[in-house]
Amino acid sequence: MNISKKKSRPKAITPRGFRDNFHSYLKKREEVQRVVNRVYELYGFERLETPAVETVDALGKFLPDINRPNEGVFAWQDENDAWLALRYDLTAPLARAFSQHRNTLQVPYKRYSFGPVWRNEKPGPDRFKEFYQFDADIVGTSSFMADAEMCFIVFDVLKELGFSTGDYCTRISNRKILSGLIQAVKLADTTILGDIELVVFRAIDKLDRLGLEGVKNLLAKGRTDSSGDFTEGANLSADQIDTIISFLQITNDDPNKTLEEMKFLIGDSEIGRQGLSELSNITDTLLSKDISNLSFKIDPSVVRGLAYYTGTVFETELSTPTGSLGSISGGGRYDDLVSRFTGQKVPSTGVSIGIDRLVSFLHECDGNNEKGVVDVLVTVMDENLIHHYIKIATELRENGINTDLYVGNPKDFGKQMKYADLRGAAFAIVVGTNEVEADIVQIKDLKLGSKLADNISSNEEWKEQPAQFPVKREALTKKILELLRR
RNA sequence: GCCGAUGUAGCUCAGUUGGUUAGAGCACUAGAUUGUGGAUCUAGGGGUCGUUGGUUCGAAUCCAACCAUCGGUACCA
Repeated sequence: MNISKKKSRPKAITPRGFRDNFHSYLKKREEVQRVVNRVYELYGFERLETPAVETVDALGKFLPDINRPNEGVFAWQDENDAWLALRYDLTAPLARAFSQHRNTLQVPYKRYSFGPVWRNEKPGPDRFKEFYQFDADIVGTSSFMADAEMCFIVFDVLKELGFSTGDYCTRISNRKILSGLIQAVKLADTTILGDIELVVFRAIDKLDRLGLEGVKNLLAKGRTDSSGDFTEGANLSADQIDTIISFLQITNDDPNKTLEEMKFLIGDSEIGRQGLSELSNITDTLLSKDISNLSFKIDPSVVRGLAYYTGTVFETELSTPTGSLGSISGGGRYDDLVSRFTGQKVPSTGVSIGIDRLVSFLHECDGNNEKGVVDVLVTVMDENLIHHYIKIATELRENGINTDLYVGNPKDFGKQMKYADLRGAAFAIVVGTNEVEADIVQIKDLKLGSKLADNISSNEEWKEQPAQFPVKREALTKKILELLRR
């Protein structure tokens, strides 16, 4: 008989790739959300909310196989064995919702969405399995003005969040130009993505991380990384590699010069020329609008979602004095996504802002002067006076003052002060029998007291309580409101 | 998936060449100082020493496998 056998306790940990977010972070996120909402609505976008769950079919994933049921997504079968999954972005649900409700929606349909998305992938230092996206899309127009609007939106959002043009830059390109390049080096005649093109595009996409040498290796035989792992390359010829590499090196602050140089390398590829003219239109539009927060350049190394984008692609990077935050936003034109459902071409374009990094950064920035939720702590001096305390707390709350009534063990009064301090309360209310008899309450200014404490050395000075003063009981609320307004 | 590093209390870590009942600080709970700000004192809770197997009279310690975490890399709508 061994009753005291140890029970195993559950481990208190967040699952890998997930996070707990606390008060001040969430407040900051709400703030950012308000700003982005406002900008989207200024541009005439309306909100849409779709469920977290979609059918796997709608998301455009192949059925998970038995060995790897959740490749990339979180998927499961419902009671009828149909596959469902958590959404992995906000665009696929938009395509589905638009197709489903298209007879009641105005085209072009401008909508924005905010919410968490989930990806069942290995998390990294700044990558998680659950993160928030903030998307704006225009469904049903092929106008380059729609693409340009996406760029303007990002500029405006960043401006409203307090960043300046030196902090960010949007890199713009066009997928048709890449297709033209593929034709120019005679890799393929089709515009349909084959295996080699995919390898080439992936290699180009890694330019910023691996540098020209790394990309060159990936275009040739392959590349061995620092851990000794080998990645198979595209096995292109030296001529082909040279052309692609010189294409990638086209970087000019003058967008029109960049376009000139691209034109030269693309040659007479039909699709490439088309891409160039689209890119040129967007550039003209961006430059024509005389705005102060414009910061972009044409960059041939922008690739993004491989099976997704069909034309314009762009990506915005944010760098701050403390270092680069990386890409915080991206998007582009996807003309084929809706036609999966409707069978008709519905050209669309959109932008997605990943706000987690933005929020983390902004949260760290003002991490030092955080304000707690609690304005006032009502302390418990004497447990027999609890009805007094409740009355005070209720009165303060009715007047919109965030009030915490101490509900811990009240025996150690010093501990209540410590608690008030740690919660960030601005004031403590102290009422004992003396105060009740005199019909007063003591208000203690915790912020002032904390400041004074630096210059206090003796215990006697403490006892004088310079940061504390009495007011008449009925004047309490008015006084607190006045003090909080300072 | 591949490569590498690391696993002892909620957190940060000690733990000797293998040797009693595995420790400290912080945090937490209670008590004391009987009405005031990160204080002091006392007591307490909290550990399958990542897991399993092996060597041994004896394993947190030595060996093996596995698992997990972290980092890099691949994939990425």
